[in-house]
Amino acid sequence: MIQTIRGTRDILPEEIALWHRIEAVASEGFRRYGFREIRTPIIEKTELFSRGVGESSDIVNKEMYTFTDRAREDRAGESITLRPECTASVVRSYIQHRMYADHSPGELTKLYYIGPMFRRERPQAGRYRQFFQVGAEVLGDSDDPAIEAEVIEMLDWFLGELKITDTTLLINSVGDATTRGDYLVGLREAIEPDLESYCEDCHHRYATNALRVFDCKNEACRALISRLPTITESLDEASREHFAQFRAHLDARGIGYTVRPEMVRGLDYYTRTAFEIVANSGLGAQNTIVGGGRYDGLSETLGGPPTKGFGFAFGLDRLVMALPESEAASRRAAAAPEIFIVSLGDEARAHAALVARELRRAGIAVLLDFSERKMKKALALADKLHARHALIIGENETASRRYGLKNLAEGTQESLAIDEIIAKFA
RNA sequence: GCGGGUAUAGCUCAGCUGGUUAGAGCGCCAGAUUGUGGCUCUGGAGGCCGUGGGUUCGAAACCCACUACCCGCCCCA
Repeated sequence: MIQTIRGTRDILPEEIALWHRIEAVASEGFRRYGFREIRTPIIEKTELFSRGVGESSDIVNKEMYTFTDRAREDRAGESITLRPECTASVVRSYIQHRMYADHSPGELTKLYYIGPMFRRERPQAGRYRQFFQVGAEVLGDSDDPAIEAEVIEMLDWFLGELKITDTTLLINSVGDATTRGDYLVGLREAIEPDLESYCEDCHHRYATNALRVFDCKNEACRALISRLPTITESLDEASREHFAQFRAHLDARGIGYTVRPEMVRGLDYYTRTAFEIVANSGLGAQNTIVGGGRYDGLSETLGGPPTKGFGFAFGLDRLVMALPESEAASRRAAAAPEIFIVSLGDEARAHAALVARELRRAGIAVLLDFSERKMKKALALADKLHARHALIIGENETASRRYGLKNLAEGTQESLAIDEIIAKFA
């Protein structure tokens, strides 16, 4: 049996209704907040991610699906990669299409996307190799922290609309590139004297990304970590002020948050504001549902003009898991047929097809039964498919052009002509 | 890349320390007389017990290898 590749999966019809629900809420939110959709390719030149996301990140180091495109044998193959995230692609598109060219000062380009991303990592709960993300980016020459608060306000509305309420907003400022660099040097100097006392993982982190030691769960390390300087107290004046304003904007909106000075993000491009929204229950070890932050300078890294950027992405796979069951059940019911047509005999069946066409043209969801089965079995099938009504068409009905419309939940039935049925569903 | 767990019917799972015809619930099919579903009752179909090897008189069970899936670590969009 041929089955799905590791880390990929089929999203079956029973689950699709939930995805549609989330997508509908998202696009409505984006509409209200002035975001327009963009669709970028799922493959890009590898260079886009190695430059944009960063050579030192784990994504680029070991988690990308990279291939060589051998379209022409007389040329060296080009390295292409299945996109591991979409921010770099959106910024690439922003530059490529010169979206900034007609901007007036302070004008913003607000874009959102939805689609599959790929990461070559070992799958676990809520983490797949092909995963789906919805994300948005605000690009322009303004880094006003009010922009950040507004985006989070939108996410807040969004999660509320989906009845996902048991969440926590975590925020931090990682400073600009210079302060972050200086801080990293200082952090390593602070760790070094006690390096022997840290665990093996932390030795690795010390060598690659010292900020990560803050995530260590090892008891012995925790005590040492609590004495290390945090990036918050090392921020330059401008970043400190930016962060204070950001918090003030959240406060003004009544949005609660927790400052996590040790929270760092895995991508190299983040500057200043970083945030996550985590689910407090129900998702196991992979409980981050939204992650985002500011990335001033990414455009320049990709060869574009000086640009400020702020954005986020959330994982649809996890969001679907976090949806409450009540939400799930009502969505599934909405996908059921409105009318299941039960026809008895060849003549009636032929006529039923014409009736079905009329009803469908009138906008009604109709299911035809093509098999010859007894009415008893046909009604049982209608019931199993959660049809709300059965329309019974036999010899008598075919002759009289009046059909038996049965409400399957109530058990009531009435004899109606086709126009009357259509009027009933209008 | 590392660690742990699991693999038996379409699905969810039992199967005690090896013992001969491998079970349950749900689902599926048929019936409880004529053109009226759900509930109930009766009957039925359906399984190289993940794959390969080994131990044994005998293996779904024990051992080894492989594969797949799940959970976690690393890392995290």
